[in-house]
Amino acid sequence: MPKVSLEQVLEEHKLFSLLTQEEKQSIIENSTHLLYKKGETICKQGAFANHIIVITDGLAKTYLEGSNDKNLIIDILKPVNWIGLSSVYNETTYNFSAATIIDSSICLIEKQTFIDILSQNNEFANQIIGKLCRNSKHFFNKITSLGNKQLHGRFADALLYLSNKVAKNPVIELSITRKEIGELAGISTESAIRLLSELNHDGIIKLDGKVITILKENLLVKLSQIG
Amino acid sequence: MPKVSLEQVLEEHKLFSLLTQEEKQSIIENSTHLLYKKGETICKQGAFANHIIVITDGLAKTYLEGSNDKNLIIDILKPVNWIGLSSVYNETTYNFSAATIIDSSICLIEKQTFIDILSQNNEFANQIIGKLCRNSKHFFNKITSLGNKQLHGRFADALLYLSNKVAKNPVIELSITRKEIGELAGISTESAIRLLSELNHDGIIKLDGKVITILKENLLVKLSQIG
DNA sequence: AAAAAAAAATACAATTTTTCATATTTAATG
DNA sequence: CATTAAATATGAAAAATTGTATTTTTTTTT
Repeated sequence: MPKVSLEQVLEEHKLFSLLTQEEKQSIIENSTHLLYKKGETICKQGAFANHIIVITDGLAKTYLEGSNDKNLIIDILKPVNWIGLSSVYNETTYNFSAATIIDSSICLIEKQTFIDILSQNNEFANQIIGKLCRNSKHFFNKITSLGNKQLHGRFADALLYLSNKVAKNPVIELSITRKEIGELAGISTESAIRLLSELNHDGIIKLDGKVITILKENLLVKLSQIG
Repeated sequence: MPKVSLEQVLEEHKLFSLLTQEEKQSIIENSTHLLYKKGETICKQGAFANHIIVITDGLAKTYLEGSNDKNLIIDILKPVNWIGLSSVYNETTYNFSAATIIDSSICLIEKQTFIDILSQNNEFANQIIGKLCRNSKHFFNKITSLGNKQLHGRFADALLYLSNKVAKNPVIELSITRKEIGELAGISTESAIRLLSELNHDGIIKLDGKVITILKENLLVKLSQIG
């Protein structure tokens, strides 16, 4: 049983503030709200996309699976957030995978219910457009990072993302592995490990197990800019 | 003077088919329709985003500028298409640049006019959501290509994109340079040139100046999959 | 709590890709 | 139409990054 009820999430979170009571009721009737254990797959790239996903508790990642079993993490998502909104409207299959990083509560909403709401609630539709646009900005950052930066710049981007967008704190305490940091930066696990201890040694970050503290953000920003 | 009038474009193209006559009129009154010469900048990454852009004639590219003056091409756009839709809603500055590849006609619509239409025309808003979702799919492909493929896979992806999504023909006749192909694939110009003659030599493509013909698409797909 | 598995750490070898240098061809400009 | 600039082409050297191997540490499972 999820810690918080779906009813409560729908009432309290700004993600749903533009919905009418009927629309919220419709979501409750046409969705499941489940506990996922750490590491479980929420949705699988290539599988039929029948649901719109919301994370209501825990921590999750969306990622792209390469044919060479190298994954690339797109987003680390805290509650309450849509997971991979972009992939479900106008698409029959998920074009990404998602999995939990820690034990999490996940709400799966019937796709058609979501589409019906979009087609009748223009304010909500505009909110979703805004969300998709902000997503796009993140994609642009990602593409810039992967496409015209090398090791150090990419790695700095990943740390800055974790600190500024996910943890929202210089102390990154998310229980993510070095492997996942590598997959987020688009570099090998070994390189991620190497760079972590390098920056730790230089006093730019502080390492304490899985907890990473950013000490000199300005230098990371510099690294990101140099590329 | 653009070859085709904006009035005609608005009447005839499916991009605008969901707009009312008043909304079309509003666009006509709140936009400019201009001829751009080959190579001109349409919008500049970082500049204030006051317009929604439509290409009505010619050929254009959107690209991300790296700090090391390496560019990365996101899209090659034929008429009639939105240019960088994702960047203007909820954003104050363009997060990409766009430029013409050949002489082109460009329509610049006042941002507020566009937003007003979105807030009053739900069907149109839903069409835009669909467009943004399809854009996202393209971004995912791009990120996969850059993030977990190497030289050959990336290059194959670029050729397949040009053939299937832009030219919509095995014969790629777009007057784009080797440098631009490199920027589209995220590889150096020299590598792009080398791979072109390599594939030409192997009979997978045929080169004739700037015209590239794909002879064995299945092998390119294979290269793309291998990574 | 012990055993097994996964994650982290580090050095070195191997690979991939770019950059540099230079020549030739094609396109743009006055 | 001559001149300049840009684009194409190719080889060799240099740089960047990954992969392999091995050890230690941490986490998970029994």
